[in-house]
Amino acid sequence: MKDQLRALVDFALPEILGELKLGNLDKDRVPYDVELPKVKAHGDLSTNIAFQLGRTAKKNPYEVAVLCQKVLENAVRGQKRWQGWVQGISVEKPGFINFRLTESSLASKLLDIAKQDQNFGRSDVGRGTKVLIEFVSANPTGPLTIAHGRQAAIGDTLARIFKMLGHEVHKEFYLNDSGRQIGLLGRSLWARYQELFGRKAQIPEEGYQGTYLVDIARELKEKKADSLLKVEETQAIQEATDFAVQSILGGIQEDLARARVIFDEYFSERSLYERALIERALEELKKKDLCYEAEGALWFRSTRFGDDKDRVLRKSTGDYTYLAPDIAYHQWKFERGFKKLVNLWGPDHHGYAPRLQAACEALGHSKDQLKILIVQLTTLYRKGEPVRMSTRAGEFITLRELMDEVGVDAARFFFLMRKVESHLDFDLELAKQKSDENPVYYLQYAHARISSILAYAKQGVEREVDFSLIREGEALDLIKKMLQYPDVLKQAAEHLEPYRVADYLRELAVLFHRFYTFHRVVSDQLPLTKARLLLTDCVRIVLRNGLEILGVSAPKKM
RNA sequence: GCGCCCGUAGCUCAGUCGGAUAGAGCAUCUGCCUUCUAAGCAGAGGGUCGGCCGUUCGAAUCGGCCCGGGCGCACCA
Repeated sequence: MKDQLRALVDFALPEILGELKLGNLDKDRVPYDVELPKVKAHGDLSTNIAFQLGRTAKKNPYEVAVLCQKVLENAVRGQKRWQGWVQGISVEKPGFINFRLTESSLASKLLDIAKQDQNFGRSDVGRGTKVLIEFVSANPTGPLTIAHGRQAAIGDTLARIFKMLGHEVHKEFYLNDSGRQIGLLGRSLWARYQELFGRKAQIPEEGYQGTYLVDIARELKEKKADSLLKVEETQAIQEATDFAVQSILGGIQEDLARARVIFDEYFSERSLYERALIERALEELKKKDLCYEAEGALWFRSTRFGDDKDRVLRKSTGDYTYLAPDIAYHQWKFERGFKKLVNLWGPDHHGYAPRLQAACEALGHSKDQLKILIVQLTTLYRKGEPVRMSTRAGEFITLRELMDEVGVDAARFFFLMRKVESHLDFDLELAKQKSDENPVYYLQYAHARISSILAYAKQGVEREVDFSLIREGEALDLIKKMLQYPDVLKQAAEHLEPYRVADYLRELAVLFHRFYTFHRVVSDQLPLTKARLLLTDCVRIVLRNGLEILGVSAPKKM
């Protein structure tokens, strides 16, 4: 719709510039917007071009608008392709030019939606761009929390959006399978394991107290009996560590699968060491003279790229900091051909972003090739009271428990319905409620209602219908809304904001419910029934496609 | 102290690169089921867009200063 108007304005632009005596102005460089008026009375489409031209021509925007109106009207009259499309052009107060489209041209757009079906919304704006989305990346030291759950829902939905726009998308989970935390995990499990044999064992200071390790210890005992007690302790700890990681990762993958999140790759941190990628990355930095030794440590000159202070890469103990493998990892991402990297992180890492971005720049990539999205935390509420949680004491509600309680659909939808960087209040009672207060059910109900109508009609949906029978305001509003769907996906991708899709679907559902209460779809007037069935089916298509993007089911019955 | 985010209706939040009368949902109140799902619809009330100054045809949006809230400032991960 917008593109069509843009074409019309561009067509008329040379003449308008001539009239304004701006003929020397490059017509491709006039900045103007085409938008949908907020107030319905202002028509179907609108442009602000008169303001832009008024500024350069030093003329009153209203006068410019009137002039544009005349030229545009002539263009519409004289050109066949516009005649059936534009019904009228008007000018409003400060200088807006508004367009009203013909009903039949709107209604006939239903054909496009019906034909494209599950491809409606698809485009190729991202063709040829490889995108890597890294998210969740939880340490395999415990079950996934609701914070991970939100990241999972957001990252996965972003991936689905990018795919619809033609990007080649890779979903990756960075697996921290080496380092201090993993060591602590192994020793904690070792302690739990020994307890099962009546030995007195101490969970290390800062170790993992959570009772889930008791369960894993039981599994370990079942598999290995008492064999770990008979070997050297270092070997026993190594075995316990591997077992713990494998077991916990298995649980993580199960939870993610249930949340409908399937990763393309679990990228092992250990493999960075095995492939000597860290040394290579550091060599490259050294070659560019971006490293120096001081106080026994190796430093990265991140301040050259806008960071507050230089950062240590290798400690005086000889161990790498977390930054070194991370730099190697991101370099490796680029080397695999990805042009666009998106990372989802928790708010506790937000201070870490500048130094990683500095590193990417240092390695010759542009700063905006790496987008770091900080996913804000979620607070659970039960009966208006926040649910207290403490990770350290091992008391938290896991993603699994959340899904058990409210279901996957509600969990995903709630995680997605706010802006990524906004704190999320998650009301457990509301998410469980099967009522009008629950936004998930509202959407799903619209889909179920449509399915029910289509079943009741006992006749297939035909595409050859009399479009002139679709003329009610409620129907035309619905069509206009549906036609926005491809744009919504593009904007959600551009701004990395999946909530826009959720919001849009709610608006679409509102319009459908309204149409439904005012107009019968199935009646004894056959041509009208056919036209409305097509309309209804198109709403079903858009709702289903949108819910698919969110990873929420589209039930036929409720 | 420095840096980042936030402040919009009673509550939770939208508000597209600066646009027209600032919008939803929940909550409150009033109506609507003999016909395709009332898990629905229609309507009402509710606002100093934290404050002040500036930029311009036009500011919730951009800039500056202040007030209030959150977070980050490791040879931790």
